[in-house]
Amino acid sequence: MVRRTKAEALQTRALILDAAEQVFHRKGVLSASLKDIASEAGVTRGAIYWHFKNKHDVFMAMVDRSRLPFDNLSERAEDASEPDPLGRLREFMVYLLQQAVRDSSQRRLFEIMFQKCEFSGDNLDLLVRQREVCREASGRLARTFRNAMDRGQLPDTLDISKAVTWLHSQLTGVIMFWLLDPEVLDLEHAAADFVDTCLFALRSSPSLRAGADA
Amino acid sequence: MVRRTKAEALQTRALILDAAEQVFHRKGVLSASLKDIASEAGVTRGAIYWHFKNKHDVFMAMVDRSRLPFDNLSERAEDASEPDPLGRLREFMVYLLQQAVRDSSQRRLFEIMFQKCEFSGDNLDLLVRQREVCREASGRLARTFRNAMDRGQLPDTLDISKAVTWLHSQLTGVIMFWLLDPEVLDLEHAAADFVDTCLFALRSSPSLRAGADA
DNA sequence: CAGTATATACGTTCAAGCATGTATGTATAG
DNA sequence: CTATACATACATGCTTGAACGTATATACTG
Repeated sequence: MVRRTKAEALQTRALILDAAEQVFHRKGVLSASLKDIASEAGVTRGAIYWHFKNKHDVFMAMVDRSRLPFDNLSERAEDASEPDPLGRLREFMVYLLQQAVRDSSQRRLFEIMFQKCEFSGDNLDLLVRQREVCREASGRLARTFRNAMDRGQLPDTLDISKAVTWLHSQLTGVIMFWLLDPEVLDLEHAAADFVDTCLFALRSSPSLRAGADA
Repeated sequence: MVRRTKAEALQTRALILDAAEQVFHRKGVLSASLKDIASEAGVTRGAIYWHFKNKHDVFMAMVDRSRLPFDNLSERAEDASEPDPLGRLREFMVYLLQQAVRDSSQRRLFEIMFQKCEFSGDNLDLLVRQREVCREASGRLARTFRNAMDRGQLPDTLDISKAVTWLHSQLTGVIMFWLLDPEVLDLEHAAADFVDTCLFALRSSPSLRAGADA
């Protein structure tokens, strides 16, 4: 039982990442030891150290693997030729929230990032990356809003910067709220309503229009 | 330099908690050792073990000390005799957000809870407590909404449960968003606008009315 | 009020357990 | 035959919890 083929080695690597996801979720990223992950994966620490530099490297690989789906937002909603950008945005947001409920791996990822992870020491660069991912998503949101404004789906007096911040806060907020107490919110069914409330405010709220300070 | 008076002992205890706040914020709750906290406080681990059972006990005491200001919400807004419950609620929300910016200790607490803490193992009971605190706050919010509806400040068709979930998500969402990237959001100045947007949606959004499913 | 006893508020020391990283072994795929 | 894909063994450092020491505040006693 040594020296697997390249394909088997890749499988082992994936197995380790699967195990890491489970163990990180169960015990927390810092509390989890490589020994825990190894035995969960049915290998020894040696295997982990062969595929990864250290625990932080495992963690980063696990995060990278399942690209948080914020990226997909870009696909169509921000395309200038899309006739219904707001509709695509709505689709995406509902999908994102429902996916958090349906895809248990996705949900675990969210719980790890929000509840089972200390952003300090080695993990500080993850916080930096989260910030970058967040800014990119904000950029896509801004372009989507611009398209929607051009097509008359949003008021042309909308303060895009405010609107982006506001909508972004919404999404992270529900997810956090739901993760903290899943029983009080049936997110899968409430997703559409929630998103609609967000979009309604974007269209109608005077405080999201430009020029309303002090 | 031993056997201080009772007053001095209490002072030492507070010193340890201050130090813990700093160290937890800097290194993360799990990564911080009692030695770190001790040297930050200018005492030895012996002093900490005298006042507290272990690190988790220190952490809990630190959290308990600065009651997260969610509690204050109850004071006036949910009082049935208050003529302007929505106004009080607005005041409170703006205050909460601005306090997160102005009071550095409060901000550190938020950052510790949101970014520097693994809710696993010993800390799992903290998650449970957070859930309870959250539910209590939701109850207060619901009563406040009820009062506002009775006084005509909110539509009487408002789905209170949805509204509570929604508003609660808002608040946690902005705070998280701001903590992640403080530079892109001047929360202190944006607080009022943000809250107004929330309240506007409460008053006007059709998707927060009762009976809008499937 | 003086003297004594004792609990208090720490500082210091020590043993033990882990987790980590590395070094080394090893069997097989290529 | 050699590099690969692991398993095993080992050395190190750090943290914890508890034991132990100790000097003083405070309570008690006469």
